[in-house]
Amino acid sequence: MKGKIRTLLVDDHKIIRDGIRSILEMDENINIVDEAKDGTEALNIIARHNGKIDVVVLDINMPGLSGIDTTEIISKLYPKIKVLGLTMHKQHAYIVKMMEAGALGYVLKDGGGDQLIEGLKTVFQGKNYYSTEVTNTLVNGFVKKQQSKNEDFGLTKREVEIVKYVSEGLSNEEISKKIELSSRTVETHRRNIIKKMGVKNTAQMVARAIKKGVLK
Amino acid sequence: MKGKIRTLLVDDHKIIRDGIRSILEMDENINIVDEAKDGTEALNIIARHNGKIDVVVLDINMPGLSGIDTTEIISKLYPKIKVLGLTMHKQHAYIVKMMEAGALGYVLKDGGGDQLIEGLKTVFQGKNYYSTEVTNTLVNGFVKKQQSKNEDFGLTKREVEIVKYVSEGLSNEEISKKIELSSRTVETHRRNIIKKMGVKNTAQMVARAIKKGVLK
DNA sequence: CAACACGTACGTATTAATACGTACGTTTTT
DNA sequence: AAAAACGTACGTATTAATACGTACGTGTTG
Repeated sequence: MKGKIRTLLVDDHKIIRDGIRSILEMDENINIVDEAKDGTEALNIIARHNGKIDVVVLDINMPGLSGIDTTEIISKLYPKIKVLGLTMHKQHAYIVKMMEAGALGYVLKDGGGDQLIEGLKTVFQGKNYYSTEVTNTLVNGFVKKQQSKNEDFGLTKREVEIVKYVSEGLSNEEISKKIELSSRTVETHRRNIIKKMGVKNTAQMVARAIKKGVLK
Repeated sequence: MKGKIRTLLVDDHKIIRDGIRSILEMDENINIVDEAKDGTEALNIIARHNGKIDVVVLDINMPGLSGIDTTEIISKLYPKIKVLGLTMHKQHAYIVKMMEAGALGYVLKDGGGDQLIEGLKTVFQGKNYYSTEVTNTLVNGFVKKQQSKNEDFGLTKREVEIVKYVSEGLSNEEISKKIELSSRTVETHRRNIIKKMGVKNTAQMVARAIKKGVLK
């Protein structure tokens, strides 16, 4: 590692900034170049440093420009700067939004100092870092979603195939040509599928099939 | 911790079982009570122990009864037994299936001994454990999926409303009654939506709307 | 003020989907 | 061997969707 990791601290509470600073300064490879109390100030400071900052440790819940918006702006204006999200809450929605906005990592405030340091170093290398609590939340949410799916209504292979084509916008006629069948057969399949799934028509059939994970 | 963690090792390769054993036995809190070379044998051994096993460390890729099926059976027959998945591959599909089957944790074989021990202890406490490589795969996949969504095709509020009703299986006529409109207007909306989204018909419209996250 | 998007709505004609019954050979299950 | 599920297919009639053009009041934006 050549030189220290130039770090910018952003949080609206001074006490928290002080806490983070004291944790990060224990590591000799980390250099906190500045602090900001909100997103706007952070952007100004980054500009003042000509973008020569490696990592921004950023609180999500801030007054004014939100952490998510700030992250989005930073990652667009300065793609080289890595953002490490920091929060008290491990809500699913927040995490996903931060990731979408361009943050590389996400650490909980009550996660301990070592997680913070590890996270900072990891994102500095351009890799993703999610603290354990965060990943558990995410993965559990993900698995739950998956579980709520996987209701295949006892559709046969052929029937799933038909649903797939229907969802791609093909008519019975077009499907029949594609898989060399009578369009009447495709029609029968469609009817049977609708019956099996207990839906009213094709539109609902497609909707439910996708939501329940019948289609990949 | 009262007594050692009674552990059962399941893997079809003896060499790997030996390797895992040597790693786990370094920890004084872990006691490997038995080994099995496949799912069937594992179930027999568990029965012979009257279910008095704390954690089963289970390879996913096994001949005969698969790791996923074995996990499912174990977690149904012996809900108290915790399963820690073990694999060489970090494919998304495998991980999700293991979670669905009831595994509490998931560790990669090339993840190092400390991960294995940490994972075992964590699932023993009834908590989830996913090794870093695994979570990165999962979370990245998840974030990507989220990102691939959020294309709203510039649909208006009214149009999104129509799509929602259509996906619920309502006809133009039914929608028109529901929101007090002429069915001809609903029809026009439907036509405009299809045009805006660049799809061929209602079925594809619904499919794409759901996949792209237009509907919640 | 003109242009544009939005939501509303109709006319006319064509195409596609739906409803319901029926049928039959093949494979799978009991 | 009998029963059930699967995939195949047709007849007939009705309902819904699609295509394409047109129109008009309201609000917004250039």
